[in-house]
Amino acid sequence: MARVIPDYKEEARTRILKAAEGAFSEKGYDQTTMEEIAQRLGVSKGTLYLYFPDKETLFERMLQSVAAPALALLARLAEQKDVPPAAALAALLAFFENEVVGTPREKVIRLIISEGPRFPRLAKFHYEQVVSKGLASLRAIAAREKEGAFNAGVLSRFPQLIFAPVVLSIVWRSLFQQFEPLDVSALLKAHKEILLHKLEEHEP
Amino acid sequence: MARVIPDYKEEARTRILKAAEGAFSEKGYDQTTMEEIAQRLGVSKGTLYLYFPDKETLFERMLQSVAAPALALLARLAEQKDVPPAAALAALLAFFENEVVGTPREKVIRLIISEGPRFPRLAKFHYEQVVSKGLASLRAIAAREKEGAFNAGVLSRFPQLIFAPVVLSIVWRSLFQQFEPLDVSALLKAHKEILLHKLEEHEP
Amino acid sequence: MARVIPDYKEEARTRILKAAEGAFSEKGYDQTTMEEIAQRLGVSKGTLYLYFPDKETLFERMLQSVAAPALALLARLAEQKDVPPAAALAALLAFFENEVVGTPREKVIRLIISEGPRFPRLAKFHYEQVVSKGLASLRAIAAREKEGAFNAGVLSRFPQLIFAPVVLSIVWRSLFQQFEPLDVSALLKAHKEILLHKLEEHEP
Amino acid sequence: MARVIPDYKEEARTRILKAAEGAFSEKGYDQTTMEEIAQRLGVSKGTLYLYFPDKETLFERMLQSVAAPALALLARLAEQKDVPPAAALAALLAFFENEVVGTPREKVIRLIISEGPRFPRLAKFHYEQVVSKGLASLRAIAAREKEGAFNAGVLSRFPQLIFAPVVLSIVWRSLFQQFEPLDVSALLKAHKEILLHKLEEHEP
DNA sequence: CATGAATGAGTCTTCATTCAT
DNA sequence: TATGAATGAAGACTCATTCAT
Repeated sequence: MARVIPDYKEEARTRILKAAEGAFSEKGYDQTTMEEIAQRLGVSKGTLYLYFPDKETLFERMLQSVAAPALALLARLAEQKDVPPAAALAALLAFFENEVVGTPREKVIRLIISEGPRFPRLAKFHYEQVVSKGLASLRAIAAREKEGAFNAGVLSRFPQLIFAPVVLSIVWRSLFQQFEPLDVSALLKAHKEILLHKLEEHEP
Repeated sequence: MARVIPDYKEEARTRILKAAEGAFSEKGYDQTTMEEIAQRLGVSKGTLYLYFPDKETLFERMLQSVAAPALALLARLAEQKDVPPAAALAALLAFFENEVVGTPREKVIRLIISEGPRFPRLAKFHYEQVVSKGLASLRAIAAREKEGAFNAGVLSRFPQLIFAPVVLSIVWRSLFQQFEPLDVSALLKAHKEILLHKLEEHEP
Repeated sequence: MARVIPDYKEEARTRILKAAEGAFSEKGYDQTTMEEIAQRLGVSKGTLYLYFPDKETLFERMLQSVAAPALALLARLAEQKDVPPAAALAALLAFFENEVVGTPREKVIRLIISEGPRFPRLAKFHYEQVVSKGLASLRAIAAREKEGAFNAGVLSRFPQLIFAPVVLSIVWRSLFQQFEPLDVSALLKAHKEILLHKLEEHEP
Repeated sequence: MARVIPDYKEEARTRILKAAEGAFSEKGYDQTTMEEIAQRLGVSKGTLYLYFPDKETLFERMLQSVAAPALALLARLAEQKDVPPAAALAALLAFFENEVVGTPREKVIRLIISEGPRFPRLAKFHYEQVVSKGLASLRAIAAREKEGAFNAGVLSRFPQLIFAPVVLSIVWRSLFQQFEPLDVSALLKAHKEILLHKLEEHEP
């Protein structure tokens, strides 16, 4: 209904963010030039400054824009109170496996890991908007576990242990994938087995 | 006996590597200037080029030099075939807790994680010299477990799961320590409990 | 009768010139952007180019437009042949004191002084249209003095000496007003006393 | 005796300041590029930054360096308490006529007049180091006049009136010299005559 | 061996100007 | 007539690297 025209500018912003995502993901913040981002779009450097005041802001806005979908997932996870914890856990890891590994999102998370320390606002934003909320969700899931099917007490104190293999996968793939490919799917399955005490039941 | 004089040069190289470690650890590769490294040593920029052909090489050599002690540890771990797996695991994590967290080593590992993808030789070196050997050691430890005290099968296929929380700790601390401090010691204790099936036995 | 429609355009031109005057006066030629002038008017940059071919022309036209009132004054001065020279002198300096100091006109004159050398056409225009006419008027005034009430011979050769304190006041105020305010009124009174040989008669 | 070596760097600084003086004098601050200054010296742009942190600092340092000789003159003037006021006045104007008009110094003073308002530190420096001291000297000179040979009371209150024609000369020459050359020497002579009440005694 | 002065390619950023709508 | 998105040339500044001393 409202604001039919603004979509135009908004679309341009989005295209720039997309191009920036590609460029920054491939080369990191310092090695990416505004020139390169502009070239990917077929526009001039000056155009970028029509939409973002400087390189740093473009970088941060891009990372924030990519985080939005993750926030949505976390919100959904937190709401579904009826889902059994083991299933919630499986859903979370499945999301990572299917929607992150091997997709642009993986590189963006890498980027946050790599450049975060140099961009305080960036780390703060992702802590507040993504990580702390995710942690809360995981704690809620762990706390719902009553049957001892897994280590509820330990995990609700350290929900980080649930996604530690996720972080490891991203780091591993970015560094060593070419030397020793990591079967993330199998790794996460093994991780679940450990968390759920399913001992020694491997695939054939 | 041989090469008595070169020790002099070697000492200078070592001092440069130390200064480089400090500088790169604090600011990352791009944000560190040769000037800063030289200043830390009280020498001129030109001097650095007497010992290393360029910035990139200095960076890689520095990271390799720091890896040496880790290699020694891994070698020792691999040799002590009589140590019970659980104890070996404990020793490994204790080493990380005491000798890495909060020390310069932690920053260096961060550096490898951050800059690795941009320096193929660097990632290759660390994979071949450190990671693959470490993995082999972990596999050996896991394989020695016969009593089912922990998930030997799973862990010997994915020894990465053993140090996933280690990687997570480093990444967490570099990004979110100021927002939510991580008690690495407790985290690793919890991790061990899960790996060893010690259910629900927390400290008071 | 003729050109009824163009008045519309003319009005727009005038508004642009006014905005340009404000902007250029505050920041000087180089530091003023077309964007700023447009913003003061609430129009787009492009609109400015509908009325003036480029920044330089806009600048010169603005300064010429501001000179018009001064021309009128000079014309009046030259005409009033019956006014005693001392009174004409007083009128001139009073005009400066009341209509220039502390008004936008002061800044415009500053602007001509500052930027003149870089805009040959500008200096030429003001010399021909304002300065040379003013000089002629002053010469005429000085020449009318027969009674030796002041230095007619000297001043008709160098009428510049009459307004030298005026120039000084403008320059002083633009540079040093904040460090040592200049009482322009008293300064000009002193100037007149010297020109008129009124020795040592100060205000109480 | 001391510091034989530092002269080298100091000389380089001085050469840069000289080149900067030439460039800035000709084109003003904004229109002068670091590239141009470097080219005048036959060095690269980077070299300039070895000696001055940025363009603005180079500009201000240059203007301060040029002001030094003026300071020396003012100091001398202030000391010579035995010189008759009229002679001191003559000396001052002669200095301006011979050492400023038609020399690079004239352009530098122009520069201060033009760019001063945009460089607060600059105006402050010249007020404190040059203008206020000059004013004090002029006041002292005027105050010494006991014989009424000139308007001591008026001039000690407004010593600015003494050098108003000096300022006018600089401004005039920079703007209108090509249209109507100003005979500064004669102008200043006329100025002295007015100040000294020497009526109607022109050169033959 | 060591210095440090010099370089110049590279990067971000600005802004007058154009032009399709 | 007016817009405002887009341009691209230009400029300040940085820094890895070189080399004469």
